[in-house]
Amino acid sequence: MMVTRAEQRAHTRQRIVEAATETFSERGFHGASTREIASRAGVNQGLITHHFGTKDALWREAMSGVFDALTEALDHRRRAIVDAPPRQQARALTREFVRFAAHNPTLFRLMLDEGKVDDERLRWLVETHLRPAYERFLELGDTMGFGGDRTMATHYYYTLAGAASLMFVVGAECEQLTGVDPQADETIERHAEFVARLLVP
Amino acid sequence: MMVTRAEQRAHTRQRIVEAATETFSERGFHGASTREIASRAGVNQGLITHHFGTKDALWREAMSGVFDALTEALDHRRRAIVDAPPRQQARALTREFVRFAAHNPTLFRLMLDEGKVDDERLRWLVETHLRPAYERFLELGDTMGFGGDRTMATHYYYTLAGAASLMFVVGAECEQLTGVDPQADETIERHAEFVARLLVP
DNA sequence: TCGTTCCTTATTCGATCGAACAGCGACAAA
DNA sequence: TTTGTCGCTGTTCGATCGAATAAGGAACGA
Repeated sequence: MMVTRAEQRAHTRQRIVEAATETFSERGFHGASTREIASRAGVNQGLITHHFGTKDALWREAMSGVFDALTEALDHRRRAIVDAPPRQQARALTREFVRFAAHNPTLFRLMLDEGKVDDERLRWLVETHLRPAYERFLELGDTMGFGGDRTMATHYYYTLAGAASLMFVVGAECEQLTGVDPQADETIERHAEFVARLLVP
Repeated sequence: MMVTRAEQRAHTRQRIVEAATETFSERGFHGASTREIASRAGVNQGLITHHFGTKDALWREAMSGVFDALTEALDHRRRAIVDAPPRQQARALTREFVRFAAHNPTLFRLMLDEGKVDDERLRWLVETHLRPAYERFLELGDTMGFGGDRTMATHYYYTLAGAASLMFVVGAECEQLTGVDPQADETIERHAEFVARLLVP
């Protein structure tokens, strides 16, 4: 099988970004080492410097990857239900958001790690990815039921995000504490239905 | 002012535990260094080894401190409303839980940092502090409205905890993204009312 | 008052961190 | 075929990590 240099380069970069996403989400930015990331990706540690320059730049690549996945998942669902009644749309989007949180807890873990302290990484994250996503959320105001009140939209937003994601973010704890496997399909669907009915009455 | 050795010792230990709680909650277990903890506490780094032995032991002291504060806050509120009707009790406890999350985001940050990976610290946390707290939560089943169904109680638990805490856990992000100050008294009360009405209909 | 206890400081250790750098070897342009 | 580009490896650097250790020095029991 023939592989061009450009293909090899892209493949290696992707492997590193995937390993970085996992590692950053598990250990946080400070706790993740470039050596562990390289080890998970099966490459030399020097490659990270070569491809991304700094640990910060690699982290930004990882964040962009998970946010692109979220945008794609929600847009896909939204196109599929564009003709449904508003409340049905709202519930379907909420369920899809819960499913995404279940299958991609990494995004929420990364957000939770960075949202605590006001530093350069948080500013980049807000301006580059979070604000566009939040503006799209605000556009759903009438559909979701919180209207044009930006203050109440804030409470609604963090309530929804927290309710949808926590169970999957602390998956290991959930399983050990309650015996419920948060990654089981029936658990995910049950939580999606629970949160959708709660937030879209 | 005269200070005995025992008082001095207790005071120093408390200062270190408080600094450790802050630092662990901001940077996670791996990201927090004993040197930064010592610096915030205004003491020498060697003192941490002397008083607590290892970084792990200091972390356990910090966790015990915040869990004791949570238990005390909820018990205090519960005693004050023991004669009220069930739904009113449920809402009052929910509001108190939101207020505690707002004033003690450290507990939730520490939980979020440790609940991701199944390791020795998580097992200690579940058996020592989390399971007793969860059992007390389950006893509220009839009052809160999820009855004796342990599976639905799980979904209810993580929905409540996530909804109540996220806004304050990522306080820096919330302020930068939405302009809402999550530490303002009116914000806290608004969120408490919002979550209480949502989860206790 | 004297010797002991023990809280605290200062120093040091091996390990590990992010990053830089020189060189290797395969591929592509000429 | 020659020459240069480029993905990649191996090694090394100074900084910082958690932890151990010896010594200082004030509060103690006698």
